[in-house]
Amino acid sequence: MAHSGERSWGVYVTDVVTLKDVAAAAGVHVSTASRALNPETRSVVNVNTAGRVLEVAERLGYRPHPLARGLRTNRTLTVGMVVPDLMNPLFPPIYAGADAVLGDLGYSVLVSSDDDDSAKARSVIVALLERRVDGLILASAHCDFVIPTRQRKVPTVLVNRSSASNEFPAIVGDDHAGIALVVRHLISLGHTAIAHVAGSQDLSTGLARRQAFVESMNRDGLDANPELTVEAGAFRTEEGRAACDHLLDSGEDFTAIVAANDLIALGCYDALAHRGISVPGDVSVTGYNDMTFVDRVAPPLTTVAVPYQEMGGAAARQLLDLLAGEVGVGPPYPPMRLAPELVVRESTAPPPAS
Amino acid sequence: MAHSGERSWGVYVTDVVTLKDVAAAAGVHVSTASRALNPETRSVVNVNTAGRVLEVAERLGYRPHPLARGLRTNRTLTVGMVVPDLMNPLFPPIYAGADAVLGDLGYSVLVSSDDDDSAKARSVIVALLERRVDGLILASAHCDFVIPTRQRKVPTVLVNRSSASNEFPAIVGDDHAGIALVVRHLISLGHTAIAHVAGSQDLSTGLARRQAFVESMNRDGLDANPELTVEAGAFRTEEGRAACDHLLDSGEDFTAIVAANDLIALGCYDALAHRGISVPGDVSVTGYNDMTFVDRVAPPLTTVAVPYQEMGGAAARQLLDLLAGEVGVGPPYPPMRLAPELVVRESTAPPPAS
DNA sequence: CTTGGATCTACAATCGTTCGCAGATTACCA
DNA sequence: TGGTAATCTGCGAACGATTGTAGATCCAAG
Repeated sequence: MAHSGERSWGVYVTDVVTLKDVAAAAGVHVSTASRALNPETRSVVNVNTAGRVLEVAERLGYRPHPLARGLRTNRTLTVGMVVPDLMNPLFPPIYAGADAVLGDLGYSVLVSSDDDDSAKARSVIVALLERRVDGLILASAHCDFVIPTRQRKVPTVLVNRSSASNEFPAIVGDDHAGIALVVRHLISLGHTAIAHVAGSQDLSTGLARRQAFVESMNRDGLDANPELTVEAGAFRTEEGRAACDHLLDSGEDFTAIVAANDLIALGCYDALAHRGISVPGDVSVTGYNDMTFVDRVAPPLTTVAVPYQEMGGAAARQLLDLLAGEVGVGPPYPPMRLAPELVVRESTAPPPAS
Repeated sequence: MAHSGERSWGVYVTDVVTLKDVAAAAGVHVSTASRALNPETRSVVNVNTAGRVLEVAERLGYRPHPLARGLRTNRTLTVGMVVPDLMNPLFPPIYAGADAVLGDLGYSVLVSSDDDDSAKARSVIVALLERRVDGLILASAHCDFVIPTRQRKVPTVLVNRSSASNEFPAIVGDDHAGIALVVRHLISLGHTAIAHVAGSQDLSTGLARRQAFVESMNRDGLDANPELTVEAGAFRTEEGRAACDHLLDSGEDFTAIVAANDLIALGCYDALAHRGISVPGDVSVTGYNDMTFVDRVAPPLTTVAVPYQEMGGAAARQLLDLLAGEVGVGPPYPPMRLAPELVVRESTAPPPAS
């Protein structure tokens, strides 16, 4: 059934070449062909026959049927990835990083967005599990409730977030280090009254960055005035603007704002501009993430670049370890923190002389 | 093997519930259970037994094994999607649009980037085909050579690009309409000397927008001066800047630039700013695509919003038609063009009085 | 010449479905 | 009551691979 193929790409590409065809063409039983093709078991078959099978398989352009193989071995060579929203420019790099390292080993990555909705998170995870993914990479915040239940034996790693219990390996950006970078940068410019517009405290990053902020301030001898920290409901521009408005309404004095991410920083831009306060003339503003184009807003934003692609790659490697059955270490897994980088642009300057 | 499961999520989730388990619990043969579960064949089984099987399946939390099913039916409920670069903010919306409509029908979408490299394009397509995807959605330009060869019977649709031969259904933005919108906008502002910084002419969008530009100019009674059209090597900021420099060096007079996309427009910003030419005071600039944040650059960019998400959705629906075996129409397929929208911001203004 | 152990290969079961076919049951009508 | 059609269900063979086990072959030693 699988001969007389069209000649293309330098090999005989036929309709569908099955193992049976290879075995027949090589004059051996299909089980022998199977063993010859599998590097693990190749040693058990005569070196000549193995060579013959290999050569025939190559010539016929044999490719194992992933479904048949998976059905038997109970592995799909597929991993699932859940992100809050693929349209958020944060996540494509994470995906790309993971896909690069997994793709090399023959794995495919199935991405799903949960739209920041835990019901949807539940359903996409279930869908992935039903597809029998070999592992899971979760970049979404809304997986806490859903994981422990169905999560029996499917290797899972977290990326860009961690779980309180350290139940799963997690790859995160080092928010402490990143916030410390901007705080120190501002201090070195001469700022002392520094405000923080925090992100949602329900998210591990929002929480971590806030803690990092007060610790950095304290460590450097400046008391973090609690009045100077406000919380934006979400990591978005509008919420950042609202929070910054709150801050301004409070009447507290400050000369710099550390925003929990770039979008919130842009929201601060809006709030400040609306009151005629100049950036960085009157107050300096910093962001976090170094999103695309924040180098082109007015003024270009001083921010912290996070190695998202590397994070994705590291998460993938971590998952591969789990898949390989590296039972060496079990939970708890201390999160792996990747170092961010300060990117100084024009939204920060020395405080006004006053 | 599949009883005594942990109670969770309101149903008995057991290790793995197989059809055999359901059949046994319902007291019928597995083939009967299969037929009862399949809406297509349900009519052939007694309504009582069918109900019983359904109920038992629900109670046990039975989910068909996709690999087993696929092996038998030769369908994976998976479609492959190839994009040039997922990190380009253009493509996530396309993916999201497609995933939304395909996901509802139980399909999963496997994305791959080809990094604008046709060798890589070839390999990712082969990889997808080896995974036995049921269909292909190609948003990448580098698939022309590779498609006809291996492309035997796998339904394929193009999105955001078309092929000269119209061999495949294609969903594209209506570049003619979009360019006409900006040209007309500029003309209505009083511009007559309008330049075009085209994108790569190897890409269908680059070509189409250039043609659209000259046609729009002609239609509106302005001759498109060939000297006022330059080509950027790629759809990127640096190339846009270089091309704009060329234009400025040529000594030709113009008061407005229609850029082939937003990145090229930003490159024009750079080139103009470097020579002290103000936007929009001296020359107006328009982009294309309405990428994230171009509303926040200085000055906010007048551009054309393309409904990428809808394009992804339309491509998916088109693919579903193909999969359903709608043999009604064969090739050639005239491309389906989705209407874009003009977004007027602050990079366009009447020409200087001079 | 027999026996024991290597070394290699073939047989067949299995993974969880789907589906053609045949057999069983019931119903209906002459 | 017997025959035929209609309706339902069970049997078993696929789909394409992996893998435990048994048998074949060969060589060397007793």
